[in-house]
Amino acid sequence: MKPRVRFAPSPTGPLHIGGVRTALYNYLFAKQNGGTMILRIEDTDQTRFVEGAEEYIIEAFQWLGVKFDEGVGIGGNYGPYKQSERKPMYKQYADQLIANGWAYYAFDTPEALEQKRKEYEAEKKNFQYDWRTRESMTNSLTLSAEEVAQRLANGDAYVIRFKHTPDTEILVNDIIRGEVRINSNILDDKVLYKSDGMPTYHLANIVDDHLMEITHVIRGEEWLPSAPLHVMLYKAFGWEAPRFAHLPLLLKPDGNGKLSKRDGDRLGFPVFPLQWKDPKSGEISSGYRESGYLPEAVINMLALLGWNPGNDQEVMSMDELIQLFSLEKISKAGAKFDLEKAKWFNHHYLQAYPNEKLAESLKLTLQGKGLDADMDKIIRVVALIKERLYFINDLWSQSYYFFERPTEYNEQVIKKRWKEGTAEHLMHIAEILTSTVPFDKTAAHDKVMDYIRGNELNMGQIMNSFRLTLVGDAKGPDLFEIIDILGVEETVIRLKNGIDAISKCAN
RNA sequence: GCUGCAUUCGUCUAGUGGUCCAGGACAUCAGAUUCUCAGUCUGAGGAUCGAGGGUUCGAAUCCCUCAUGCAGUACCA
Repeated sequence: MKPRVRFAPSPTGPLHIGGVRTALYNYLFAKQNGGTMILRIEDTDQTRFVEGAEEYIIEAFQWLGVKFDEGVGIGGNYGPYKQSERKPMYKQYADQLIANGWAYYAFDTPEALEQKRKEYEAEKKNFQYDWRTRESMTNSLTLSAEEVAQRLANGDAYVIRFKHTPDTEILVNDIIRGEVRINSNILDDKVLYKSDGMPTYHLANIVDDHLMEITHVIRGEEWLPSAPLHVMLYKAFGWEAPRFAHLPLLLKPDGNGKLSKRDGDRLGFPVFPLQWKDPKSGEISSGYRESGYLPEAVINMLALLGWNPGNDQEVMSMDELIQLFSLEKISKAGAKFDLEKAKWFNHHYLQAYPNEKLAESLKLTLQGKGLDADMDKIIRVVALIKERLYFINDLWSQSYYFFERPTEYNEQVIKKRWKEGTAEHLMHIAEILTSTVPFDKTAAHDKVMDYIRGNELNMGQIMNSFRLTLVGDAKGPDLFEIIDILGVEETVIRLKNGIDAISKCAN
């Protein structure tokens, strides 16, 4: 049987990178087995709806190259794929559970529950709506049938709760963790159906997974504690449960604990695939895309955070990941996010990225700064500095000196490299280069080397200061490559400008 | 508190009773590439496998106890 898996986010904001990984694992598993990947939006909590979140999710996966076969924005034979649009279908399932004794009406108001909790807290106890306490609450187990009917007829607010059977051992068979056993006595009677007429996650999740014929539920470890409830729900409905796989958490790089939005801000890396602007507060959270990451790198890095192919291979394309992936090889413990490795992956993938594309990106940056250059030159520049890139956004910081003259010169470099006589030597070199016809990098190289040798100088004495006048700093690729792109005229102008400016401030 | 899950180099991890006094990658350090920086290449250091007990001829690998961490404990997902 071909697997059917789903990624089911709730549209409460941008998609957390942990969620991205969950989706990725679902996708890899589905594709490997020729199965179906479904996007379902779990928006049963209407109070937490955030404008734009759904669109964000879809766009993020498009960027990452995780493709859904079915679901919101795509369609399919199991729709609708948004739970709010499925609202009318849940009630009958809740009713079914009441009818067969697996659930009951509860009329306790939120205030009454809050009160109860306070009472318990005063005695340092924890209130839980369960088999011990439900007898003392206001529900269809304690009220007479007439009164329940009366309240229902009156339109009194109620919820429907699951009724756990005490003293039962519930077995959750998890692909990653093996058999997890839980005694039903510690479980609470979770609300399945809310007073606003919407199901809770627990009910909607089971009903939808069943109706959509989901075969494997691959989700975050934070769901493990409610897995027994879900197993019981399948049992109560008389449905076959899907297989479960609970993924380890993504942890913050320093210390312990779940990776959160704040950690990203604090440590300087994105926690979201795309940039997100909160529609209410206007607050902006950075995204991998906007930070100059390549989707291939994000995917590769994320895939390895909690999984590996069992050998030493670490660089893998999406296709390779699909081939090699296996749920059994997912690790059990949480993984700390490693920024350095993420950077390395991005650098690695950037090297295989087409120069033309990088050039287009750089061109945009140039235009934004009011600079212009023809595409041929930009491509040449890109080819020269590519190996120094860690992010697409490094393009400018690694190449600006090809497009604008230095306006300042690194003082430490001046101190170290600008000696007596430097200015004179560079003046001579400027003259020599001007009279070099035809001019190209080989000719330039030969002339400069002749000068150095002819004056019994060593390379460093000339080249470093020369570089300083062209770049403004002690960095960059081979100097003659730079000169070649700049051209004689520009080179000579920069030489003279540099000599003037530096001589002035040196004195 | 209760319940559950987890625990191998700084980090991600390999490892499923002997070939492991533990392998790889990122990071770190050193050397090379001598105009600089970056990159690249080569090499090095780095884990008494959370602790303590067992089982076994033999344990990172199996069992038990403890410790620590994390997650969950809502009419949120």
